[in-house]
Amino acid sequence: MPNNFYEKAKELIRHTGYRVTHNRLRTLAILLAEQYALTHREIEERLNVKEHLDRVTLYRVLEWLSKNNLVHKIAGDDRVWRFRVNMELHSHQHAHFICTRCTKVICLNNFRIKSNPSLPLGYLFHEVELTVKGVCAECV
Amino acid sequence: MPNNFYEKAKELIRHTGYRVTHNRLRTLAILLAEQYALTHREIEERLNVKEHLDRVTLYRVLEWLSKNNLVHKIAGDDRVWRFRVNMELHSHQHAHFICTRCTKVICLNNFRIKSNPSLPLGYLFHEVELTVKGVCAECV
DNA sequence: AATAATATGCAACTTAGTTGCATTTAATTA
DNA sequence: TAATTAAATGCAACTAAGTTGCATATTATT
Repeated sequence: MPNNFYEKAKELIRHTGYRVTHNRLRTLAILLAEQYALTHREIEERLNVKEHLDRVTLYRVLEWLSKNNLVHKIAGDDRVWRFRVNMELHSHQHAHFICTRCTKVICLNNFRIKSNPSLPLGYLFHEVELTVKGVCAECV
Repeated sequence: MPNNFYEKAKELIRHTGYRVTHNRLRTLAILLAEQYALTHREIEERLNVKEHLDRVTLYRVLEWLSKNNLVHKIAGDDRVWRFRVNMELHSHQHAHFICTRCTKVICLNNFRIKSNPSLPLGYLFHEVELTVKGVCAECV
């Protein structure tokens, strides 16, 4: 497994100051290698079967990566979380594209979202999330 | 149960040309009475316990209402569908607000979303969904 | 090498939503 | 108004994502 992404993952996780575990490394390496957001299931499929990783542990690893701002979670219409690595350029105020055929999710980084929308009286703004639905190039 | 909302529901469902059933009427009446989007669970709680409605039937009723454009579905971060009645003024190109404390969803009708965003080559645009996250007035 | 806190694996559980099928009901026709 | 029939309903069983508790293993520190 050790490859460029694994080394990059090591750097990123070490930088958090918390424990550098093999499961965190290989999970993050898989996400670093992908251009789009992956589900728990898709990550499991990409894991080396020889080194077993428990379902529950993977959930906890993803939760940990998310809490430590190394990845972000995207809620899809299929009630499944998708995970995408956070790039430097990749602010939290960005848009997602969901393909309604294959349910794949990609991030639209070139998208501008004006924040601080006008909400009803007494409401507190936190963040805005924009999802574009359509059909991706492979599914057209 | 028969009330203003029930009569309004009757009018709307009759207008579709399909079968006018008691379960469709009372489900739609509940949604017509609410200012925000309800989950399957919340609708169940509002149903008259004396006239039992099966869980599965409610799922199918909601699906039917949605397909016939009487309500629309909103995907939340808690993997739960929420349903909101479609008003005339209430186009599909509108924004939703999700309270991160109580997970309540309201529709922001005064929100303008410019459609037809620029997507990667070969991608087909369908619709855009904007979700604002924050804390509602009751939870502040 | 001993330690202490944290991560992991396993089993069992929860919750939203779905499927198949027999029965009932709304709307149509005789 | 009764007979018909296609669609709606209820029930049981199922699926799939994600969670909890607890014993065991591992990381990083002393």
